[in-house]
Amino acid sequence: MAEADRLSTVFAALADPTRRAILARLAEGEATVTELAEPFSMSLPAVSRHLKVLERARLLTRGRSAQWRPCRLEAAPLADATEWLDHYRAFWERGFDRLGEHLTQLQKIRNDSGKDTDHD
Amino acid sequence: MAEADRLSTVFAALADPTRRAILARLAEGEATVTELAEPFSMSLPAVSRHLKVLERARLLTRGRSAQWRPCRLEAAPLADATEWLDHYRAFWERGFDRLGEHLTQLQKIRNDSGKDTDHD
DNA sequence: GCCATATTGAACACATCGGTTAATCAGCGA
DNA sequence: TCGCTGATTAACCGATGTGTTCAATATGGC
Repeated sequence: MAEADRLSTVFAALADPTRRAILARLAEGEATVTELAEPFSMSLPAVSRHLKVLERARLLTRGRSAQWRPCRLEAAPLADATEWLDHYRAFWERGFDRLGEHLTQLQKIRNDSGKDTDHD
Repeated sequence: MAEADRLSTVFAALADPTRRAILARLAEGEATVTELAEPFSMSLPAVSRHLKVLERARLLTRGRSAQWRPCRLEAAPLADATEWLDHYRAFWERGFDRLGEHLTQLQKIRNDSGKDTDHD
């Protein structure tokens, strides 16, 4: 994906526990690459790549301070992800989550007989 | 990743426009595989595999009705994703560069998400 | 200029992803 | 039973992801 759509890039960036942990750490404040790498048992280049993934997803910006490259969380793209997810909030808020409703198997959810569901 | 953590699986499943489109279609009601495949210019097996990815992420359940396998959106895992993202909402809502007073509130993120974020 | 530290790049290995086509399984109906 | 339709599996391919190690680059201090 040379330059796939932003949402896919953001979701893909979040689909890794190491990167999510990095974001969590970054939520506490700026950090350098070595600081971010410390909790993990992987090489520095590996962390550097994770940071690049986050950077490409616009979840991270970096400065330059001497030979350090302080990383900072840029949470704006997460809003896009949340926005997409919010579109489906109605599903789990209204209890369509298969919590013991095996009975209505042939019942079409969308069969709006009297509920008028389309107004989101 | 034979059975990686759920959040990663969910985010990875969402990191594909085809799969997101499938979920969007499914939000309108149950659909069979061929119905889901129709809007896309790809083979049926390809769609079948996308469905399997969604199924493994618990975003989809399937029934059996004659030779059809009706697919149904299972939105509960999306709530987990939203929950994770919500921890960072303060960042994009306030748009601050440095952080100070929010740290105490964000501190609990580590406690809550420690079960799925960093390991290995 | 030279060295130390921080970070990145290059080359490599290996697994997974996302697509294809062809073959196969599963259920319905004559 | 046979044949049709819906859907999955198998085998294969190229591209990408994630890790490694070793080398290169960038910056500051001597």
